[in-house]
Amino acid sequence: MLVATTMQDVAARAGVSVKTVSNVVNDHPHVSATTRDRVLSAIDSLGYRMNTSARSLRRGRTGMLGLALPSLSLPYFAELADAMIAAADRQGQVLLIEQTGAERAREIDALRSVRRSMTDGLIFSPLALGQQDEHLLQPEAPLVLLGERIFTDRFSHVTMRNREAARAATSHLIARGRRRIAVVGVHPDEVVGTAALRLHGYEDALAEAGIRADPALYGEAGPWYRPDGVRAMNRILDSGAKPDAVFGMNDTLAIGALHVLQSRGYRVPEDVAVIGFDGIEETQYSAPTLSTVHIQRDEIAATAVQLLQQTIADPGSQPRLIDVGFQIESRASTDLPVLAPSSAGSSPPAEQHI
Amino acid sequence: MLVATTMQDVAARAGVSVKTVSNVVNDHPHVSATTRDRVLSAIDSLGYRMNTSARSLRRGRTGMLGLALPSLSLPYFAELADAMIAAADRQGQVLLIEQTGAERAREIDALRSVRRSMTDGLIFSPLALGQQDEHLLQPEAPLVLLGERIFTDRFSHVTMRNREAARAATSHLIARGRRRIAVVGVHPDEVVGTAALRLHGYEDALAEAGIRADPALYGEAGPWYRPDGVRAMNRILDSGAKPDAVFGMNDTLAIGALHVLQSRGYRVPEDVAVIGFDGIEETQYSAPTLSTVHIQRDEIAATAVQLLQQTIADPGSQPRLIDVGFQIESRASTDLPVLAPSSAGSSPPAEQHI
DNA sequence: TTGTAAGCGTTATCAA
DNA sequence: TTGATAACGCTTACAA
Repeated sequence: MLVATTMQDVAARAGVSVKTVSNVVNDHPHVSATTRDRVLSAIDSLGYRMNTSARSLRRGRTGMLGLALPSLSLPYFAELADAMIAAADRQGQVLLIEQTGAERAREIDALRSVRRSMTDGLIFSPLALGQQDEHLLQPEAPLVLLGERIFTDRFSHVTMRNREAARAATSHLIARGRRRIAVVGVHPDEVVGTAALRLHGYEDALAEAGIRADPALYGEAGPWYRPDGVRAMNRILDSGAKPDAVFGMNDTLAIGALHVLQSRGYRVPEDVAVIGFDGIEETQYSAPTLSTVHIQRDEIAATAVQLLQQTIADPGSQPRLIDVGFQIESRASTDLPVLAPSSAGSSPPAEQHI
Repeated sequence: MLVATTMQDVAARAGVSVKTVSNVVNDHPHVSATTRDRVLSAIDSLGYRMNTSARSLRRGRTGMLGLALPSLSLPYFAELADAMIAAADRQGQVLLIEQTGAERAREIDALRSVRRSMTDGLIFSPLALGQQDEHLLQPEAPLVLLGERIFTDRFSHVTMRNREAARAATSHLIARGRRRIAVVGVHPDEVVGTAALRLHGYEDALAEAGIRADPALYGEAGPWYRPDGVRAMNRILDSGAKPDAVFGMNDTLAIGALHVLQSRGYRVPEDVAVIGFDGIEETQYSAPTLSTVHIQRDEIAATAVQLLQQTIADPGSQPRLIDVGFQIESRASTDLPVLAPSSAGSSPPAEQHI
């Protein structure tokens, strides 16, 4: 078949007009059963397939949603992308993934990339952009942000209670007798981002337990890949600090820290307990298995897709801020006797209007 | 900006025709510097953005390539997708990812999904389709297959020497004194797929060393996720077999097996050595770190994109079969004294014409 | 070197 | 309930 068959061909074959074919294909009402059958069998026998470029041009919609994330090589984002593709699919939408490498320039590019004209809207997970970049957020298409409301009230956000969750994770360690808790993934200059919030949650838990925060236990890490966890943990240990626990701001950092601890002869959890954040699958298979704060990725995905579709349908609608729930998964890396009952645990989903 | 600005608007602003604007936008030759500048500044001041639907409709090309893979939750495919997006990007193409779940029905769907009419061609990694499905492979668009040439000579393939690589991995264990080597990920009824080839390679190595294959050491696993490795390893151990090594047909299976072995009190590598296949990042951070057969994902990605673009440009061109190289990464999970020098190691890329 | 105009395949407006 | 026809925004012969 050298040249594609068009609605014209189908219409000719079925003895109807193109409009009727269009009506059938789009499930419009007011099509008699007989003509529908005739059209459908014509479509079948000709092997007709809709030309989506023509449809998109005419409709002014592509039927595609963009997802801009740091990298699919980060397990959390790979698993999130999986859920996001599925969620979009359930809504009859196609998801187009774009990687930013968590680099500021590429995150800015994502807002104006060629993919924007291929998609009806964007779900954006910025990591490098900060408060000072607010003015750059002038998307050409509807936008939903993933992660903290660090920029603006102008767009809908899907996020979680990072501060509470980090506090719960840290309390989980404190309840098991740990006092010298290192934290890995700190962004020193950040004020309102995910790293800052999780650090605040960590500090909340320490304060609540009357533990003084120790700067020697703060492990900085710009990106949050495994090697960054390795470097940060090594720096902490090299400085002579003697942590009895580690809170990784995400699971890959925690995996990196775990790797370093074991390489240097520490037993986990006996000498040093470790907890991560995100709940990627890898945490169920590491040795020891890794305790973590599990985030509902499916819920994030479904919510983000739904919010974006609302924004596309009604660009003037009120931006919304939706929190998804979390849950502490206690595994072998923190399997220690609990000294006192801990209240912190999980939270249900919640919405608050901006 | 309620209504999008078009080339018409730009042309009017610059005082030229749409053809000239088009010439500038598409970097056509024969455009004077002055008009180019006028057009560019008009584009700038109007904030003009190309309408890709209109371009695609007119050109008959979307500029998008499809990638159908089992799931982004499988680390190997997530890392491959990362490389593939980057490779397509370098060619000025946009990559559209589609998940099949490695289910036969969805793999068949992928060939005719709505995404096919959004893309100029498809890079397809089938896992569930077998020889008997050859006749279903009648794509509507150019196609490049990833993995073994299990179906047909009609399409270009990018693959690796699975049999040789599996033989090398198994020999790696044998060279370290292991004789009772379990293999995890077997597909019993498969004849020509990846699982069959890797099993053949395993058996080649055993035969070469004069070791008799033992069915009790064959661990079946349909999909190749971590839990499948857990189940297969448990079955082998429950049956009373006493392996002294495990060859995982991919890294996630090996991670699952490793997890079971450690949970059941085996020391790795002292009691049981483990080697995987793929070279995902996780293998560098597991405890112990996992030996594996590293596949050059970047090379697969670049090659597949290039082959697909050739096929799109010239649909009548000769299908090609390209092997990418592999390398045994020896890590802690097989860190044992080597009894005799082993020849098997790595292989350079190679091409053979079909 | 630049302009004119036709047409890509679909949907939408109106009329029949 | 169906049909004719005009867009949608771009590229590309062909003309100038």
